[in-house]
Amino acid sequence: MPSRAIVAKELSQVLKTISHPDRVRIIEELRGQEKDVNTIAEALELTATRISQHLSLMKAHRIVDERREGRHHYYHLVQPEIADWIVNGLAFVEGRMSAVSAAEIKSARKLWGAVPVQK
Amino acid sequence: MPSRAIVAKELSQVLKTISHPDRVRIIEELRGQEKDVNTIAEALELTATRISQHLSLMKAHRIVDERREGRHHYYHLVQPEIADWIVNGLAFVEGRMSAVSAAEIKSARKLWGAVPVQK
DNA sequence: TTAATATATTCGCATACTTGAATATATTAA
DNA sequence: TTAATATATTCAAGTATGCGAATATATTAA
Repeated sequence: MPSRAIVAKELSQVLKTISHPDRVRIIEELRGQEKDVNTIAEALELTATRISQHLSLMKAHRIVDERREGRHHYYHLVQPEIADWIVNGLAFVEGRMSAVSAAEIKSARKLWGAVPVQK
Repeated sequence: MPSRAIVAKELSQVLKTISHPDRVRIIEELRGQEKDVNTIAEALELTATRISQHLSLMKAHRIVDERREGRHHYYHLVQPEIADWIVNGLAFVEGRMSAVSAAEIKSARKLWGAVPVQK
C-alpha cells in the first residue's frame, strides 16, 4: 500500500474516533486540563457510564490517557493540540448553519477558546 | 440544546463524513483543483463506482460540489481550506505510527503540500 | 438510431457503532 | 467487614455504514 494511502487510513481512523458529538465535547472539556469521569459527565449532562465508554474508546485509540488517583480516574489528551485543531475545524461549521446558529458557533468558539491553553 | 452541543453535533457530522480512508484521499486529490470521477478513480486506483458513491455522500453533506460538463462530472471542495486543515491533522498522525511510517507521513505531507493552493 | 462512455442509483449482505441496563471491580469510609 | 462511591465491562437490540454487483441514466460518437 502506498504511503499516502497508509497515512490517509491512519488519519481517517483518528477522525472516526473523534467524530461523535459527545466525543468532540469531551475533547473540548479536556482542553488544557485533565478531568475525571464524573466531572465530565456533569458538565455535559450525560451519564457517567456513557462518558466512561467514550473515554475507553478514545483511550484505546490513544486520543486520551488516564491517570488514576484513588477512586478517581483522570483523563487528559495525549496530544493537547488536537483540541486546538478541532477549534479550527469550527471554521468549516460556520458556513454550514443558519445565521442564528452561526452566532452560537461564535459564542461556542469563544467559550472553548477561553479555556487556558495547556503547556 | 445548548449552543456548544449543537455546534459539536454539526462538527462531528463533518468529521464523520470525511473520516473514511478513501474520502480523506479524495479531499486531498481535490486540493486546489477540480477533478472528474474517472480521474480521481485512476489516481487512487479505485473503481469509479466507489468514487462516485463517496462523492455523492460528500456532496449531500456539502463537503464537495459538482459541475457538469458534457459527460464529465467535475467535483471541487466547497471549502477549499478543509484540505489544508486535514494536512494539519497529519501532525497528530505522526506520533502515532512507527518510525518507518513516520517517514512516510513526511513524504505524504510533502506530496500533498506540494499541490498548488486554491485561491 | 445504436453503441460506447461516464457516472449514478439501487440492492442486499456483512460488519460496525451506539446505548442503556445489568453486572463487576476498585477504593475509601464507617 | 460492610456500605458507598467511582468507574468499567458486558450484553443485546437497534441503527448505520461499506461495498460489490447489477441496473439505470445522460451524453457523445458512429
